[in-house]
Amino acid sequence: MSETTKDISLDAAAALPSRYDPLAVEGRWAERWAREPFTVDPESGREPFCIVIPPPNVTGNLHLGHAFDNAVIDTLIRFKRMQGYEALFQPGTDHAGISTQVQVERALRSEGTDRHELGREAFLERMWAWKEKYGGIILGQLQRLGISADWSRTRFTMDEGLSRAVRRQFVELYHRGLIYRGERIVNWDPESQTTLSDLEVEREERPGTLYTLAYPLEGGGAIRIATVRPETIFADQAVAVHPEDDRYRQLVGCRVRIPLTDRWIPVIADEAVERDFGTGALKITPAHDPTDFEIGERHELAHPSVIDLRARLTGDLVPAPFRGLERFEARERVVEALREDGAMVAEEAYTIPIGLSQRTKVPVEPILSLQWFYDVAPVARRVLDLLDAGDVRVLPERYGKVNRDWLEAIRPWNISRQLWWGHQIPAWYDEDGAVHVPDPSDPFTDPPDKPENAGKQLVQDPDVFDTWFSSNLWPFSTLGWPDEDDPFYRTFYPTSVLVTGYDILFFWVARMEMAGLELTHRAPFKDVLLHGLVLDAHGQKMSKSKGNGIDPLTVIDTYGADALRFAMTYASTGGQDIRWDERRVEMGRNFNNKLYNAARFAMMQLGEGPEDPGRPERLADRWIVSRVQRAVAAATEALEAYDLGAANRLLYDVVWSEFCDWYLEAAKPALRVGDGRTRHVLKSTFEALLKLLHPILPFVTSELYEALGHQRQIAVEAWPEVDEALIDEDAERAFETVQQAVGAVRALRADAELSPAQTVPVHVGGEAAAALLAEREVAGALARAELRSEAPRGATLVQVVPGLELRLPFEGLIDEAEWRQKQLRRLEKLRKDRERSARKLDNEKFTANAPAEVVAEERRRLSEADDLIARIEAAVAQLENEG
RNA sequence: GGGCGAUUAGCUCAGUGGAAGAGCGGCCGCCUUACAAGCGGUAGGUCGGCGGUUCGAACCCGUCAUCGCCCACCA
Repeated sequence: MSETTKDISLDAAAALPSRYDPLAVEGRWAERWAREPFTVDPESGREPFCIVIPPPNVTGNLHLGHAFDNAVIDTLIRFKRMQGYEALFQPGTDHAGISTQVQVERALRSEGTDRHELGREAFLERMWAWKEKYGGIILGQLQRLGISADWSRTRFTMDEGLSRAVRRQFVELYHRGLIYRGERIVNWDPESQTTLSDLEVEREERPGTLYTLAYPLEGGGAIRIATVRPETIFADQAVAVHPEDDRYRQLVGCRVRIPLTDRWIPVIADEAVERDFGTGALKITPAHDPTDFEIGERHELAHPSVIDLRARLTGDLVPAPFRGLERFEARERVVEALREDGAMVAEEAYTIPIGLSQRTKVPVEPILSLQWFYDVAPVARRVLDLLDAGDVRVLPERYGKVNRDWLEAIRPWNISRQLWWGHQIPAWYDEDGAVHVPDPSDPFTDPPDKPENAGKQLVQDPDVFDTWFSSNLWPFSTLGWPDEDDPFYRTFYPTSVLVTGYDILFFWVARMEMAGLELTHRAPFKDVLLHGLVLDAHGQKMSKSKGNGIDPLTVIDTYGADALRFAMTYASTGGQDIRWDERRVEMGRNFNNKLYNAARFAMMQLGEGPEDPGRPERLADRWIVSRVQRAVAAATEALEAYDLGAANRLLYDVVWSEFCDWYLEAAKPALRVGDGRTRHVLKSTFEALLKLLHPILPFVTSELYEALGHQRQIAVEAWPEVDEALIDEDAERAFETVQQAVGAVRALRADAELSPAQTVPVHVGGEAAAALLAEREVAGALARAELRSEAPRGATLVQVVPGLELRLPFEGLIDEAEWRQKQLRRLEKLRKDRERSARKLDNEKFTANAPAEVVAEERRRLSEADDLIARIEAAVAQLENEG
């Protein structure tokens, strides 16, 4: 111990309040970690370990999903840092296009203006001001969680460097032909006035009506079609039937008239038509349905639109009475008209699948529009190869399959959004409509600045990219890419493990896999660790609209951030969803309190005299040293396997049930007589446990470690290593006997209804008596008993454990019949156990097939049962003789 | 339509082939000088049902049931 150790005063420790106050200590450490962040050195030569934060939105408030991500990430980062890795927790925020813009637009509306009145430039100024304000808030909230990020490296998706990464991605993929502009059916959100990717559309089923309409045939008769959207008939271009459908075959090539109009359209044949559905005939509306659009392409149909961007019927094709009506209103009016016209043949209740905008919950309108698309299928195939090769490990494994299935069925990604907040698409159009995209060799020079374009009128595309078209670069754009010589990129990329909720597996994880492969030719991370969602107490998803969310900041204010981190890691098992249960947080708070009081006790004891680092001789000391070694091994293994739930439980148990419940009590006699070795064991084992707990509970462990006199903060101490020489099986066995005997005496005391304050005489008999009596001081203190070898006179109460009988002088204070009943019940159970063991051992197949240690264990059980049965029978017989 | 998860003590959940666990709650007793956010004792479960594999099943296989989630262009 070369480190300076402050003098610890007994009185000072004793004077501390008996309750731990997290609020009083956490603020100080959080500020320190914000002020002096855990910076990393890419040139240190130590093994790198890196996790990038799932960037929270700049407008968002901390929610439990963030708390989950960050508790898990920070636990891993702190663990690896203590293990000696150069551990980078890369922080930052996301501009979150739509949601941020929507918030600012809402603010503008309350001021009686809007973005169009403001103009693009002024609007973006407002956006940035907003970002500065609220982006800082979320970072401050993350700091309250105690995360050990390198705040000096905080990044934002619209930073200059990250914007260059986005441009590089676009330019490169455009020139490789993977990004293109085209007219396709896209998802239009009439509320937020932008297109959405397929992932941003939520599918839902709603009760509706399936209408059957009769389209009059040229030359008499009619063909019936089924539709759920009668308001779109004005944009119909054909009626399609299956080519092998005998009912309609002869009609292919004929013309039908669209009801309510004078327009005639052809009957065509296409394989995409399902013969079994509805009437087997389908109206084709290429501009308002993706399937119809594809069919229309195959048959070279026109694709006029009759619905505008506000979702109102529009255009000359729409009969005047319906023009300008909102789509659902229009549906009702068209239905009425069709009924009057006689074209309505049937109406039946029908559940219709609709797509809702994830953000506004408004039904999405499929519209035909000129947009930018990214053909992700080719790179998706290569990602699949990578996954097959095991280059990326997805945990829990079941999500690996989900990841794969999505990639296999992937479709072009619409990446343009009709927003202003985001990365404006670096494509320019000249007067002839030709597209100008920067040169791949010089991606950062805008086409208008190039000499060959002098004199041309180039106008930049007003749209911006989908937010995920920048967050997909996050693991490398934050590390300096596209500068491939950036030391951080060189050292920390690919990152070690990606931690996030499974709800953004497709949005973010899969897209990062693709972007990493496409642009850096590597997977951006080695492991993906997906955790579950935090549900409310009733198992419902938490959401703003339902108002069932729990505010993590309130939780922190009430219980402390360590308690919240405890609850999160405790519940972190196998990607399972977590039902919110405040009792888990209370558990964490109580555990912190336990640690705090153990430290208070330790400090009082350590103030009593010097430590002696000599080899421990006392049984309790040898025992706890051995148990802590096992905890080091188990905790390390659990953390290395990302099993934070297991690590948490394990450490909770060893601290509370072994260190506090048994060791601290067992050490008291030695401490009372001033044993320096015990003092040393007390300090060293407690500090080892604090280190093991630090990744999960950074605040309380930092505080207590400092209070124990250390100048260096525990976060940068070395992770404990297992010393096999300190594992002491003899001590573990011997102490277990002490534990059993103490338990038996306590049971005797409870049976006899004796006050716990009263020390009672207990006689010890049996083969193990001598071994127990050797520990009479410790066992006696734990049991509040005076252990004696000589038999007491008069009647006694007896409890037995393997190898031992413990007798308490019995003065008829208890209900004898009840006691006898209890013994008989225990006997009955033991006899059953005995019989089961015996039966097993008689079974030759068992002894032949089961592993030797299992058979040996069964033999041990048999003899133990025999032993206990004999002792209890004797005790009962004795009581009868005495009675 | 396809896929996945859950079902273990009153509640919330661990436990993936060798005799069922935790926290909270219950019951009995304690302010026993580290801790009442605590201490000691104690009750409580045929691990959703049925079949199968195995010397041995909460755990593996099949099937059914209930709840939940994800994906999906039959209008």
